[in-house]
Amino acid sequence: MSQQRNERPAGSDPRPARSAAGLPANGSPAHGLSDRGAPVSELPDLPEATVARLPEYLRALHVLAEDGGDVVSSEELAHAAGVNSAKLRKDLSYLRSNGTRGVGYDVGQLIEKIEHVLGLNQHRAVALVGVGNLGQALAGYGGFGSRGFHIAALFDADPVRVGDRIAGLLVRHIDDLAEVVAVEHIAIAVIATPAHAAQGVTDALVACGVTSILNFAPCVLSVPDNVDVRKVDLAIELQILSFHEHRKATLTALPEAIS
Amino acid sequence: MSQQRNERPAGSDPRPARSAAGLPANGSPAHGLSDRGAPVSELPDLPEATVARLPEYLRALHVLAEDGGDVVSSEELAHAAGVNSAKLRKDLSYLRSNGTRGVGYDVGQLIEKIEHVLGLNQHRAVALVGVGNLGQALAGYGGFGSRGFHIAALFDADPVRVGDRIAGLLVRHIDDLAEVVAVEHIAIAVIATPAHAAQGVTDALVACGVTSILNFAPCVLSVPDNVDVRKVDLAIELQILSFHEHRKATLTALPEAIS
DNA sequence: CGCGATTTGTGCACGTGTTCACGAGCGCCT
DNA sequence: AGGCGCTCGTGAACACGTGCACAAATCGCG
Repeated sequence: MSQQRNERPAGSDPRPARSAAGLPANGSPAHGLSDRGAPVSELPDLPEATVARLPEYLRALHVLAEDGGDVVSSEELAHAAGVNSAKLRKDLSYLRSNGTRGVGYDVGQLIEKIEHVLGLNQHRAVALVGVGNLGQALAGYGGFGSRGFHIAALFDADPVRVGDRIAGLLVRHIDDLAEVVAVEHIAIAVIATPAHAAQGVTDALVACGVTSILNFAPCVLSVPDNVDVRKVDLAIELQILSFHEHRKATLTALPEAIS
Repeated sequence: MSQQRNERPAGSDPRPARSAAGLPANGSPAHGLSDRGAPVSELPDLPEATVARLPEYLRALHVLAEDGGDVVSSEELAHAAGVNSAKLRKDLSYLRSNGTRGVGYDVGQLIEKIEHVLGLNQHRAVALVGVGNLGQALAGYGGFGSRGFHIAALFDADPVRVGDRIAGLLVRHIDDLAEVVAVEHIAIAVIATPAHAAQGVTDALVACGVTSILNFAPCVLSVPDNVDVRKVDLAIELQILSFHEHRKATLTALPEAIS
């Protein structure tokens, strides 16, 4: 854990932890039923790249389920999720695959399994800090409930905003953080504050016991090792696109002298 | 290009294109001045992982520049950007490094170089499609101008919204897309529509000549090979955090029987 | 009941990305 | 001027992720 975890196309993702949690880290086969699947109730391991794709599979599966399909082939599902079918099969094999050869995967069963792995059985309570431009939009975004989350509380440091109601939720002062986090059993928080306030908010969240943070502020957050941070930065995404745009432009400008 | 490009911790990123643009793909040394740096005016190649980190370096550099520093060591900058210092040095080496051994990097010079590589010299015009909850927040977000972009036009399909002014910008009907894109020289678009409308909007954008898309709608977009798509999905980010949360919970619940 | 069509599961080779560790160059101080 | 300490640049080893290609397994049909 620790540090920003996004690293869009990372290859390994630092992750010095993992052994810090009690796993002996002896060269276990990692994937595929090592001896028996029984003793270990949960998955022994799961590549980070796979974890990042599971939500996409889940979304695609929900769409398929609504259209009435009850089984999918890896090819279909892979196409719907925008990935290679071999990759999809390998990803699903990490979850003790339940596909049927010659047939495909049972949609309902697969949905349930992925939701279980992602820990989405319980609707998780999320705190949203910073009710500015972006924060209000996130608070008003309805797509959370259907995907395993609900925003349980809104916070802001600006006294003018405290007391407002946004999407039916009361905006509370940041000083009430500890109390509300404890009462609502909040473990995940979203930071939508200006950059200069983000580290302070982070420290407060961590002190309250929050262990997962989604950061929209354009800055690096430093957190203890047991806290996960993911970052979403609009401008960075655009700049990456800009690079490719720039490259495409310079390439097409060249005389395409091949052979 | 082609397909969704995010793949948070991807290892390679499909990328069947690249040869589709005219590069012979002969095993060029890729990094580091092959013979002379002169003949090739632009960078010959650049790992995707590096490209994704350059914007973060750029942001950190701007902060350092404001604090008055005129040189940075790789260690300092790496810390500010939240990465390993060796990784940072290697990344910068791809840009024909301009660091001075024993001293560090010239902040101003490095900023200029990265901005050049990312194609941020020209302020790029961006179209924003979908002026709902999220779209309005994005339109109102002020952090664009300072980072190389400006929103040049807003579009929506809802006649009720067309004609509104948001952050000083007129909301136009999606049917005017082609005209405006041509006039404003727009190459990058942001999609903030509901999922069911996203593919249609994408097709329209591609038809107008847009070649880079940032997609906030929770769905996979299919586009031709020469178009880049990056995806940002709130719920997916939260679900990834949920997984780690889930795993942390089950791990600490186990008796930490080591040795 | 057996065969063929079909689709999963996965071993293996390859490409990409990360990290360490150390040589090369630069500035400063004596 | 010469040496010394500091920092960049990078080769090489390693870890991770991907995709092909094929064996194993299952269903349906004659």
